[in-house]
Amino acid sequence: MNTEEHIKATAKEIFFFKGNLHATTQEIADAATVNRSLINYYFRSRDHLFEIVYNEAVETMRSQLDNVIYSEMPFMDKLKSLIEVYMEEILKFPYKESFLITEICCKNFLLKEKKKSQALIAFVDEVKREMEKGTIKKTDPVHFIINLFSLMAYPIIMAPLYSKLFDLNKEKYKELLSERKALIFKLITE
Amino acid sequence: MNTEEHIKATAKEIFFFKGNLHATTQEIADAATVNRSLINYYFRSRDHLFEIVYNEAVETMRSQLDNVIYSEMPFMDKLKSLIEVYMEEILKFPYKESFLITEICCKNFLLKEKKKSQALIAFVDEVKREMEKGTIKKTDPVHFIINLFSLMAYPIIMAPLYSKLFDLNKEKYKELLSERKALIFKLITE
Amino acid sequence: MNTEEHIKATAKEIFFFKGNLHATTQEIADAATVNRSLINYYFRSRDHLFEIVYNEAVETMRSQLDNVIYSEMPFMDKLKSLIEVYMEEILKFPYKESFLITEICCKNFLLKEKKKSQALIAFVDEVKREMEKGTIKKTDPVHFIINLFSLMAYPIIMAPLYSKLFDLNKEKYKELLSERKALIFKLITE
Amino acid sequence: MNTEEHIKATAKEIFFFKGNLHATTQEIADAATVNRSLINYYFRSRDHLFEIVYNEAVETMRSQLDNVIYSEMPFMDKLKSLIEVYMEEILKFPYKESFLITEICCKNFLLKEKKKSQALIAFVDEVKREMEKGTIKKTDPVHFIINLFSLMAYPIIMAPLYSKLFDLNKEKYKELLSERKALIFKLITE
DNA sequence: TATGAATGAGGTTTCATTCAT
DNA sequence: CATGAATGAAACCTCATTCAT
Repeated sequence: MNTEEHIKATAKEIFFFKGNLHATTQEIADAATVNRSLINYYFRSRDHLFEIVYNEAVETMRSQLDNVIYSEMPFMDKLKSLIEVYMEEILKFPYKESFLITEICCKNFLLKEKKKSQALIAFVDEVKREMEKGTIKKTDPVHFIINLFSLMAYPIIMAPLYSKLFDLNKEKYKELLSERKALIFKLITE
Repeated sequence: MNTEEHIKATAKEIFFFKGNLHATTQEIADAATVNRSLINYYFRSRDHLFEIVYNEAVETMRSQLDNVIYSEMPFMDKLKSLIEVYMEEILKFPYKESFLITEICCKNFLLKEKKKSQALIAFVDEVKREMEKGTIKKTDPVHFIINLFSLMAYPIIMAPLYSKLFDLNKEKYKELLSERKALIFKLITE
Repeated sequence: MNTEEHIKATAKEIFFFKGNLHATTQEIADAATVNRSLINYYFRSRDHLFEIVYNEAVETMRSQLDNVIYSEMPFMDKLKSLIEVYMEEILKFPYKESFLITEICCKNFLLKEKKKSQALIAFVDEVKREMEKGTIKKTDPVHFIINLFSLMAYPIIMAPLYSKLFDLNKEKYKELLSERKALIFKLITE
Repeated sequence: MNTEEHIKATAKEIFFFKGNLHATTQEIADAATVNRSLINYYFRSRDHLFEIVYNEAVETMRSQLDNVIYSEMPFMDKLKSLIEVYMEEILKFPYKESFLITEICCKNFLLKEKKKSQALIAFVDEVKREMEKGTIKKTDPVHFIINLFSLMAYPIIMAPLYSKLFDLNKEKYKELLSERKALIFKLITE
């Protein structure tokens, strides 16, 4: 891989998988085994690198979800796919979204462009229609979606804490997380 | 209020409500309108201040939850109380627990003492018993509890993002959150 | 003892016996088990305290040496007395004189008043006369005196290092130092 | 000269020649006319810089003395060489050894490794043999060596004080010090 | 006389960034 | 492309000192 891509991959890993959002350029350079100045050479500034890798990571997620949402599957299958895709993606970079909120609020950079997503609007509508059709129980579609994402994301975010609290080692906790796919589907649709 | 307590309160606000986990001593001092050195005078170091306010905040939450868990209410009431108490508390300091995970992993300080909580064990048992009694549907008690906390915490953590995505202003989103208390109870018990 | 004197005694101990010339007011206060502010109360500033205890310590030494120099003893006895008095005094506060030189040079405070001492002039003269009389070998009186003080002071200053280098424990080294009184007298007079 | 070496040389000068053991990084940077941060860039911390230059200075002295001690000269020549070498070296960094004792004792860092020197043991033995041979007067070899070093080092350490006390300007005092080489040899061997 | 609270000056260190090669 | 050298802007911490009681 070329050096630029290699640095980006390393940065993503550190920022969004390891969760070290405040990694210094030195730490990133060390992890990528390149000279620190090279980061400035390619990305001008630490913040710029952050922005780039963040946007890339968001975009990857977004396009995957869009694919599911805009696909022609029956709703129940679409739901299953969505759970599958989202949980796999969030496992890759668990710290990407939620932990960025901190930065987003304080430094109010990024998130500016975070507006109503077309796909989300479409999905809300679809949920509403399915509720009317009776495929799923009739409630508020917004709550339905929030529930869905909460049930998927939170246990992944809290993995380090929950695995201790419930006295489960990494393996067991991973197993528990994979059980959740079916479990969430069931809970949300019944 | 005396100055020491005032600084602690301000720090809690900044760290755990505003979510600025990386606030500088200067920022804290400014917010508390005290001289920056006073923070060192009272707390020796920024890290020490952080530790103190974190522990206090955790302890407050813990004791509130313990009160509910160890109370003699019928299970369904206990569940309602728990939702009420936990959601109110997490609204006070939404960034306290989840966003600390970042720090916890990278710097692996704190969380050491985070071991199996007695109250949690008791609660898992109680859930199991109630499942056997048939009060609630029979599933894995651990998943039951994880579901419960996910449904409560995540929408609060993600407030800044979700209010934008769903195009709700602060007021509306707050309303939505308060609706969730009943909603979560219903979802979890049916 | 009253508090003021107690602080001074403690300070002397720390500065000139323990050799911690850079002891903080807090360290002095702790050692004297008084509140730190009290040092400022009595002595206005750390530097002022230092000056006072330094001057007192110097004055004690000076008056003792003057007593010997201006006494009416025969020269050889005077020399013995001088060795006795000086070595005992320097053992009390080994760091007083020599280690102050550092501060004296850099910060050029103190030492201003350090001018030709009347007693020293008198002693140089006496040495010269005795050399002419033939009591001691004829050399340069200044070198004679410098030799004398070097032989007394340096082994005391270097105690921590020399006791290690020569593999002698504290007791043994103290013994060695006491042997030196006679030894120096002999070396210097023969 | 390269910058790193230049900073070290400047630091040695300030610490061990000027005697300003407590020079700030700013003072060192100013004296070397470099940016203060550069000191951290090269040496990580002030303490680390100190350690490095101290060790270098000690090592220079040690190797010079070893050369003399392990050389094949006749004893009297060796003694002359040793006086020559040691006095010249100590004139370069008069504050190196003795004034460090303060720091060494209080902060008990360094000096740990200061153990019996092989060369010193060899020299003590040689002195003992020469005493038995009758080359020099029979006394305690340890005292002999302590006397030797005291006579050399102390007048250099006390230069600022003694030049005032004996009313000698810098030039005159330097002259006096150079006279001492022969004088010490004579005093010690007769 | 004594003390706890508060302040400000000054030091060290860390870090992102720029420069020159 | 890549790097070592150099810089400057923060940040933190320590300390002597002052203030108010």
